[in-house]
Amino acid sequence: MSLARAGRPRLQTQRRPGTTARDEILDAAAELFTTLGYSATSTRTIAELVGIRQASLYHYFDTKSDILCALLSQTVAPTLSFVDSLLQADPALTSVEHLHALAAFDGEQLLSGRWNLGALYLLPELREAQLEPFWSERERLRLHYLEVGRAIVAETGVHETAAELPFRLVESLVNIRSLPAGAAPDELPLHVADACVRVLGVADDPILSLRMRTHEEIGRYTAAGVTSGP
Amino acid sequence: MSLARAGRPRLQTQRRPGTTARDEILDAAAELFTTLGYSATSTRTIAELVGIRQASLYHYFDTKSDILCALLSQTVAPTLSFVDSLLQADPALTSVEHLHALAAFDGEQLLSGRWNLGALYLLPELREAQLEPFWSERERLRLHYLEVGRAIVAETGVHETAAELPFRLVESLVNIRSLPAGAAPDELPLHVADACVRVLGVADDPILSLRMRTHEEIGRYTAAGVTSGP
DNA sequence: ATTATCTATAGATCTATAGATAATGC
DNA sequence: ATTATCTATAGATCTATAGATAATGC
Repeated sequence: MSLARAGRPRLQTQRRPGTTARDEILDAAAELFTTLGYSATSTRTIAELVGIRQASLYHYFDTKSDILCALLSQTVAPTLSFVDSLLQADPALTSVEHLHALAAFDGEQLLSGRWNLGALYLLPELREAQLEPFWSERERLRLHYLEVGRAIVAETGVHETAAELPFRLVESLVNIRSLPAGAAPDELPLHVADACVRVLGVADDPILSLRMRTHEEIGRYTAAGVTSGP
Repeated sequence: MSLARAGRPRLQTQRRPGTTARDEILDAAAELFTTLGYSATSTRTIAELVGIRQASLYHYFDTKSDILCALLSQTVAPTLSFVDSLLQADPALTSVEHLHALAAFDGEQLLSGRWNLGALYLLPELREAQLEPFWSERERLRLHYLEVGRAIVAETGVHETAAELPFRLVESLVNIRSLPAGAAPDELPLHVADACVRVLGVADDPILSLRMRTHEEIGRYTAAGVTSGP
């Protein structure tokens, strides 16, 4: 049993987290794609951050675009499966409870990774051909937010346009560079979840009990063996 | 008096709006930068959209980045000068009136151009060296939203974190590709302005009178001879 | 033998410059 | 003479492929 692996040794020692070279590459690419954008990131720069030669990337990925796809596939799926678990809750959740729990989980998800992969969906060059499957997953999530939002404004009497806003609020977590003053980082998703229901006209009084319900649902979900982290 | 201008004729006839070649170039670049991103847009593609040769761009701009700067300078300035006019209003505005009018104007501004230049601020490659002046203008605007937001949550008792959200909500107009169902396009900024105050805990009842005050302030501003359009 | 890396490079861009050309304006 | 365009191209990338090399594993 030896620590070294088969293959010619690298010129530089490992500098990126990850148990496999593939994970090291994904970590470096995630940093660069989210901070510089996709087109502005060259394969050479990714390799440099990993500490290998540019051509060595191609042992793990056929194209630069394949690296992006691998990153995108980690983003929306956990939240979509959390939605499923919310729909199966017994006793059934009210629309407001549902939205609150969803927003808190989704926000948590966006902030939990080392890099903010949600930001990739804001890159315009990403609206291209072969990335279609990822966009349609994301679109499913957006439409779900919208549907729940509509149910809520139908009760509160707030104008229908507002139903679009919760998804936007959660998505806007993505733009956070430095965390706002006066907020514990782990509380932020909850505050955004509060804001999501408030913007749809729900009064502030019941929010404490909402939070308890949210906590309960997320606990039930993670206890079911599905990990919420990256 | 002739319609033709000095200089060798183009191979193709004009196909972009604009009274000068410079404006044609800016219009094409705005379309491409906002839909593909900056790095993913080549000077060749810009020239093709205008109907001139790639090298001809350099008669009007020294570098590709100068084209971007010219576009950015059109974005934040009008809203900042509207803020000034709001601060001079007599009788003085309440914080809630101020935020509502600001959000409505800013949203209107973002949606009024042929291309959504606000989206340029979401491009990560834009956080670079020489673009600093544009970011700091934008940062001034963000901090102003924040300050007004703080004044409002101090009254309503909503958690301080929420003070960050109005700027985000308005900014999120930027991501709109297809307008939401059930909203007249010209009403959208008003709905977002409503949402901005609601998310800070302001009850819905006084919103009608808020809208009147907003209308009044925007009218006063444009009557003062400053144009709000691009 | 298999694997993971390396070196070297082809071919396709991409930005920017140099200098020619074809109009108008005086 | 001045201007706005054109053609041609230099030099710097950038992605991806080919094939050599230096480890481990059997």
